[in-house]
Amino acid sequence: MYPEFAPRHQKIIFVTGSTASGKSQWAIELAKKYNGSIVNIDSIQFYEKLIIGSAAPTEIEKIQTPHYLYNYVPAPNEMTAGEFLRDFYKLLERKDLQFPLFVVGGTGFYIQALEKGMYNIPEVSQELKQQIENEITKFGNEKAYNELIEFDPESKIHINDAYRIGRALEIKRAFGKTMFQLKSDFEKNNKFNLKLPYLKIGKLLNKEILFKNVTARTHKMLSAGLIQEVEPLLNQGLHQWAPLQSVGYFEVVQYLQNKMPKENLNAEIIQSTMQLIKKQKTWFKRDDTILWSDESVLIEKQIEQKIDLFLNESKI
RNA sequence: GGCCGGGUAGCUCAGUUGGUAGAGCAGAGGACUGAAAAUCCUUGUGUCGGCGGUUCAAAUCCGUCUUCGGCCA
Repeated sequence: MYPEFAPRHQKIIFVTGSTASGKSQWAIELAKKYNGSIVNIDSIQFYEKLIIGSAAPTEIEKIQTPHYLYNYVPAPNEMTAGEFLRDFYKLLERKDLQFPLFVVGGTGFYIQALEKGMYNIPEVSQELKQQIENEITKFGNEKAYNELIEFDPESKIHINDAYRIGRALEIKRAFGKTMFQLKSDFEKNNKFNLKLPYLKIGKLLNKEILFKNVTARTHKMLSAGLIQEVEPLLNQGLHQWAPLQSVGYFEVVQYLQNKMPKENLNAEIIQSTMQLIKKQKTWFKRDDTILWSDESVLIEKQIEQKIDLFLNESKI
C-alpha cells in the first residue's frame, strides 16, 4: 500500500493556502500548463453531496482537467487522514494517471499526513471507540483524563480536550502504548513518508482581500442553494455527521434547526470562515518549506519558474 | 408634558444588604498524528451616560441633566 519507491517522473506539487485564497484556480492553471492532474486534499471536498458549501470544483473544471478524490465519500461515512492516505496510494496505482499531480487543499493536517506519514497502527475498532466516547460523555472528562495521566504522566493533552483524551485512551487500550511511544517508534523508523519527489507552493493573501473574497463567496454559496444542499441531509438524520459540523454547513444546520435566524446566516458564515483562515495560517507557520505567493503576479511567475526547474530535474 | 423601565469591555448582558467591576460572544495569539472546515489552550483598565451631593468608601443611595424604549396624556 505504501510504495517504497516510485518512478522518477512521478512528481507532486502541493498547492495549499487558506480558504478563499484562489489556490484551486491557480492549481487548475498549473495542471493545464503542465498537462497534469488535480488531486484533492481538502477534508470536506472528499464528501459526496457537499458541493456548494465546500467550494468543490465545478463539472466544467472537472471535464477540462482530470480531478481525483473529489466528492466521493458517501454519508454517513467519515473521512480520516489515514483513510485519505490509503485512497491516495490506491490512486497512484492507476495506469492512466497523468503526472505531475497537483495536490490541492488547505487542510494542513492531511498534507502533513501525506508528506510525513502517520503513526503506524491499525485502525481501532468501532466498538472500542464508541465505548470510550460513551464513557467520557457519561462520567466526564476527569475520569478519562485520570486514566490517561496515570498511564502516561508526560501527556500534554489538556483535560478539556475530550477528543484527544479519547484518542489517547483508544491507543492505550488497543495497543498499550502512549502517544509519545508511537511518536518515537515512528521517528526511529518512518517508512511512510512520501517517497515521490514533491514541491509545496501556496497562496497567502492579506486579511482585507480574504475578507472580501469570503464575503462574495458566502453570498454566492447561499444564492447557489447551500440551504437546499443541507436540507435533505438533515432529513436523513445526518445532523451528527462530522462534515456537517464544518464551516458553513454548521451554520446552515443551526438555521434549519431554528437555532439561528436566517438574517444572521450570512454574517455567521463569514465570521466562521475568517476564523478558519486564521487557524489555517497558524498551522502553515510551522512549515517553512512552502513557497508562498500572494496576489502579485510577479511572485507567482517566480514560483512557476521553480516549478519548471523542479519538473525538469531528474535527480536520483 | 406625566409615569415606568433601561444607558456597565467592540456586541449581548451579570453585578448579592454601598468596599472603585465580571461572564458569553467577537478580536488577538497559540497547540495539533486517524472528526482537523474538527477539538483544545492563553488573553478582559472599561470617563460603570454627564454633573453635583450623601458617605471613610458609590456602578450600587439622593438630586439633576441627557439619551433610548414602553405606556398615559
